[in-house]
Amino acid sequence: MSDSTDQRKTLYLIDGSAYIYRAFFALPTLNNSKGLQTNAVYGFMTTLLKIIREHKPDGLAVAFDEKGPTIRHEEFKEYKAQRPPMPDGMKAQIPYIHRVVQALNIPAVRQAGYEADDLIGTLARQAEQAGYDIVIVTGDKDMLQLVTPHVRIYDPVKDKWSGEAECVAKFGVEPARVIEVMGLMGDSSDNIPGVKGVGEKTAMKLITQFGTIDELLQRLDEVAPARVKTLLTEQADNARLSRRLATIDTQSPVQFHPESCQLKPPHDDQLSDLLRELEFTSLLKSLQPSPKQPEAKLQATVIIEDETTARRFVDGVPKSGPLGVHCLLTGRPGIHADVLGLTLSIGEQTGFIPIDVHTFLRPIIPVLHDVHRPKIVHDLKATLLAFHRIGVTLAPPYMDTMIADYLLNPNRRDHSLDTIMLERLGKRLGSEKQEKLQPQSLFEVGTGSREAATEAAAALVELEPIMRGQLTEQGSLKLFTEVEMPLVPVLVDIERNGFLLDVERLRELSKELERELDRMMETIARSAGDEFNINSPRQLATVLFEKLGLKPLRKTKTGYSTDEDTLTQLAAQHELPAQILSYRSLSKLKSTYVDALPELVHPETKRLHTSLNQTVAATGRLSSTDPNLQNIPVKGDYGLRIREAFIVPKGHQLLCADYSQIEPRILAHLSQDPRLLSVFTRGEDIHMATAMEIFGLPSGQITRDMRRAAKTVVFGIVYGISPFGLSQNLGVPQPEAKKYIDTFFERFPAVRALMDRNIAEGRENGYTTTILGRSRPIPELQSSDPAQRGFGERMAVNSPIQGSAADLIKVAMINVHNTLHDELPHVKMILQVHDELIFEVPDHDLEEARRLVKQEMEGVGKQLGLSVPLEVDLGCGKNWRVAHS
DNA sequence: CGTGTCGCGTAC
DNA sequence: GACGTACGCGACACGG
Repeated sequence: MSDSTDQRKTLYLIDGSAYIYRAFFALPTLNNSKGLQTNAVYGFMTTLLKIIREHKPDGLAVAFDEKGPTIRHEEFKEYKAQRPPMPDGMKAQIPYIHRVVQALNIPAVRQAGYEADDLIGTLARQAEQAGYDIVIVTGDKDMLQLVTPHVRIYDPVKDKWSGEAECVAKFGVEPARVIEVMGLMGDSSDNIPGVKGVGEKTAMKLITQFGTIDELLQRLDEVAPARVKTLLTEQADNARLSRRLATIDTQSPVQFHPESCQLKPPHDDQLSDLLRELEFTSLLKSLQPSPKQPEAKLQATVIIEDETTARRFVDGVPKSGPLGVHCLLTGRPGIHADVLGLTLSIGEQTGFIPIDVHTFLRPIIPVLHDVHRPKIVHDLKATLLAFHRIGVTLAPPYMDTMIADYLLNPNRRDHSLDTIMLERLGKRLGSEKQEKLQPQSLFEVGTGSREAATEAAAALVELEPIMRGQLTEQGSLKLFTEVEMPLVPVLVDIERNGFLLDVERLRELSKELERELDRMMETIARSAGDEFNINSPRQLATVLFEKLGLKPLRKTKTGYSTDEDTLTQLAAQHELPAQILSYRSLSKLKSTYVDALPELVHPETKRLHTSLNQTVAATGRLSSTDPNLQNIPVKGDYGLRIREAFIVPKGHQLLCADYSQIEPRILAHLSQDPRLLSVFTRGEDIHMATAMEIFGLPSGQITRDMRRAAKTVVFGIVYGISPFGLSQNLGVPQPEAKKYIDTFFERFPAVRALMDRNIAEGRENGYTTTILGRSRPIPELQSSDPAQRGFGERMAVNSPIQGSAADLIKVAMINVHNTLHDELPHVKMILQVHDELIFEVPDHDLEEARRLVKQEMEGVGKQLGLSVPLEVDLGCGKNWRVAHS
């Protein structure tokens, strides 16, 4: 990046008025002993000081709104008319704010008839001309219109940096066109009308297509939806006016003077007087010069900034021992993250490699490739993904402290390094430094991040023996080193491979659903006698139970339930519930899948790159996010059509391999129930067999419904069943459901024994375990609350089964991955969905891939000593609908 | 105006 | 209250 290396000075322009408001409303009331409210002054001042302290700008100016009407009020008397007048408590603080700025020796800019935005815009343009990089400090998204390669936006409250990319993310267009989008969509906070009926989405679409409002208004004939066209015709003037109102004036009468903006020391006397008057004692203290506190760790840090320092670092590295590797990444997830810096720690030594990692890395590579040296990393998958982007590989063996902590505490959601350090080392990174570990962009990498990354890498080396010991004690070290760690590179490959999506197909489907939903909305309005928001359970409940007087069946925490089950039952009384049901299912599919998925297609690879999380599900399963590809619909006409959009490139086939009945098989193995074992050993149909046992009938007399009921019973067993739950699920009376369960346990007594054993062990040990020794604490079992205990018991039944299934498929993934790497390197694993693996296969590899995948997946049963064979069903085709077996 | 919670619904 | 594990949508309430 040329920007980071050239010598442009940095000017910070602060939207003062915005921070006065923000501080006033955000902070609790604060008064000095004279009764003066001081929270806005305090908040404003700490923000300002924080920016100076942490960003060390070369220049700084604060802009304020000046009271009185502006040019925008002349154009449009309603401008900002909805804003309540400034509260007295804030008004009184304004003079003090100005004194703060004065005492800090910072130029304040204000100009009658102009708003702070305009002054900032003008100064930014002038300073840019004068060769500065400008940072506009504001939380106001309108300011994105000022962004250029040398002007970016910083929001200190959210610690968020914005440039062109963020502008495009927010408005869908580059900065120069922000005003066009705003002109159409308006801005409620400033009371800019925009075009009523045109929202964010439509505005973006129109401007992307036409470029400007003027162009759009001239080519109205080309606007597709008639409704939008009418709105634009009727409100053309509004659009033009709103565009003018939204435009920040970069020609306002202020002048940028570099020397006056230069950061100068504060007027100490003025400042201390003011702070005493405001009674800001803590600030007063902190402004006193504090003694330097050298940190031992930092002195040992080598800053690696060229090949020589890199070589020197490597020469000092002991020949063996674990290597702590901590990567500074941008906050974006998965394959989108960028490497901003790298810290290596070994023995007593740490080395920090700043932004241009790859250029200084050459001498370090042998260390990273040393297969005898454990690499200690926090969030290995993210690190490997980021390394891939800069063409670096990190060789095993690995220890991922995040995953280690997950195995040790699977019920927790927080596996941050900070928490791990606090618990194991009794120290932490500190909140400020924690933020620094995930800078949003390379602009943020400064000394703070360097310190944080250094401490993190050093901590990793310290953590390694401790966590290894804890895993050993727990009995999960083998699971960790032989399953979870080798799985990481497999997940990396899956995420990098991605799933090809037929975006066009979904766009068409979206339009179709749109029309269908519109039609249904009308029907529903007729049935209900009024229009209402069908997506709102509350409004729906009002319509159903108050307006139409239907009898509510169940209550939720906040009102009457309108879930699928309820509506299905209500359907007997009125036509509306059934209409709602079909509306809901379509609306769900449209918003969650059809419209959302195309947005997540990677612009370069054109694929969906899900993130497969290894430290979320307490049972040991993986989870999938951004997008969640583990809950893509599989039922219904529209659901199947969504699956049709998951495709493969020309010359390829999608191969789906799923374990048949994996959970009942595990149930058989764990319980050693003779009947169950024999069903699977003989390769019989499990649901047919259980139906025969439950109903006491020969196979010829088992109806579809009986088989279905038996299937539900087996599912229920796996989940820790109750007669109530089963009766709900089957739609049979509770006594009937109880009979099924009782009979099942009579016929499969060892299953009952397994459940009892799981619960008893869970209670005595405090945790349950899986085939591979994955444990999960179930504290609910100790609860005095019977409901909580019941919940605990169901978890104690389910976790070993679900968790063992997770163990099996993880081993399968590793084995399949290895085999494919050796035998069929062109076959890509692209997804795991709990009991199935999905591959993208070149046509000519298909037969061999089918054979190897099946062999490897089924082989896991033998490998782990399962008492029943594993069976894998294969399916293939051009899309997920047909390939899904 | 953004954040967190709720109700709901999708998957296995 | 009531059957396990996830993720994510839209609506809504809340504290900015």
